[in-house]
Amino acid sequence: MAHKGLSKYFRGVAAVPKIVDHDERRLELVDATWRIIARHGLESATMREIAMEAGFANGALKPYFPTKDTLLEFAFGHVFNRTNQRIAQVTKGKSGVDALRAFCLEVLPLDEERINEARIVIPFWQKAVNDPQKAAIHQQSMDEWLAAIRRFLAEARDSGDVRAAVDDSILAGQLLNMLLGAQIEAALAAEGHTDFGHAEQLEGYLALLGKNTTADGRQSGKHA
Amino acid sequence: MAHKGLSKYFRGVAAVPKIVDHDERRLELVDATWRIIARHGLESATMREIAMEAGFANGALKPYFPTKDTLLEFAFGHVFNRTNQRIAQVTKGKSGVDALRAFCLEVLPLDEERINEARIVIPFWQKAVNDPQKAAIHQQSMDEWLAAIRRFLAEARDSGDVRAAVDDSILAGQLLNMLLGAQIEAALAAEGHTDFGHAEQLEGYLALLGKNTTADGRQSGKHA
DNA sequence: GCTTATTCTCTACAACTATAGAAAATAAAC
DNA sequence: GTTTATTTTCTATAGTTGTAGAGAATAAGC
Repeated sequence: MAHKGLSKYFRGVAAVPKIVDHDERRLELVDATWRIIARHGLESATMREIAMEAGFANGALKPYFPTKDTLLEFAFGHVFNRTNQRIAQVTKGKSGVDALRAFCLEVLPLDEERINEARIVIPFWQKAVNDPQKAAIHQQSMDEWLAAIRRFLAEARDSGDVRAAVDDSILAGQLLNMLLGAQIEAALAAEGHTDFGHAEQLEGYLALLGKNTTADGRQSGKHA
Repeated sequence: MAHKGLSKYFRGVAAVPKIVDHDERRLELVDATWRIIARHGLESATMREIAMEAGFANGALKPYFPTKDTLLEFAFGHVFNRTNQRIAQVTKGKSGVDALRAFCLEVLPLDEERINEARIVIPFWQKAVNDPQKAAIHQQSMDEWLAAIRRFLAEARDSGDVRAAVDDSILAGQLLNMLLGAQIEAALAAEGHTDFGHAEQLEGYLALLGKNTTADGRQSGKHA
């Protein structure tokens, strides 16, 4: 990833060292890109707008991202990176239903920050529909998510928290699609709207997986 | 919606009658737009490309759609119209779980045609994220879908097919998000990939709503 | 054939885009 | 201050876009 990184060490004289950390600068530019897309949409994310948002003039992005597509792909990829990092944090030390709940609560667009991420991921999906390389970025994270969900489900079955007579792979697919659909609902809602009942939907789903409903309609938990 | 529709009747002499049905022509243009978007994405859907796909030259769309945005909004709205029409057909005469199943099977991207519709609706969502008028088109259909799902659920509870101890509004939200998420999975997959297990996910979900899981893990149906 | 309303083609244009690259500005080392 | 590598600005360019509108082509009624 290092760009022109070591040239100074190959010179005879001690030359002027690098001023800006290129990797860090790339992240700043990605951040500016996110802000533009979240605020005004992908069509407003022109090289000029992004440069201005980051505090630079038109051509300043060139040394860090050779083309716009490079920038966008890097920016989109970083949304997943960030989410995956947060997932690792909140699921650390947890297992079973606890881990599954933490995972979903982290992916769901429950606050302004993650609603903005939903507003970024939808333009990404739109690009990915006709760009296999971008679709692969999406697919890789989805495969990881599915594997994580299945692992949590298996643990939850061991502890008796999940007892549904449905295959775990099918349950994982259901849950993943629910999480993705929630992004759409949140991203399309009017600004300021932040509560979509997604947390309740999650609890309801977890209840479906673990609890029984008796013939007369009374609910019973795992110790019933 | 009629455009220049009645001018001939306001003349003294019997003038030349309309040659083309404007409403029908608009549908042809929408169809061409769909084909372009499904095949090469929203960015390729230029006025020139659309006109050519429909068999016309550049300026020929003008009399039928004054602007590109008019055309796109009409095209996107018609995806929902078509889906809603199909929904009405397949749910007619049904109720409860049967109607719910038919509804979902019609919305899910289970064949090439509906996968193409998923490839159209994602660009629409991307536009709707920053266009309240388009978002409203989406929201109206979603409100209708939610109402339909709740109605089917209520019927299914009456007949005993649904006995989950979770509020129907929450269940409806879960199911709707699953349906939307399925569109994303299907649209981003490589061409030719048509089986995503969505039908199995639906059956699994319906099973969660109705069947019990006893403490020792044995599954029991509604007559248990 | 002619007339007339309608439809379509084609050219034109102004705005905007990503990108390239020369020139200026900058900041460290001496 | 001077030098030098780096960074940034700024201008230029080639391409594409939506839109406008004049003119040609078309088709029906006479």
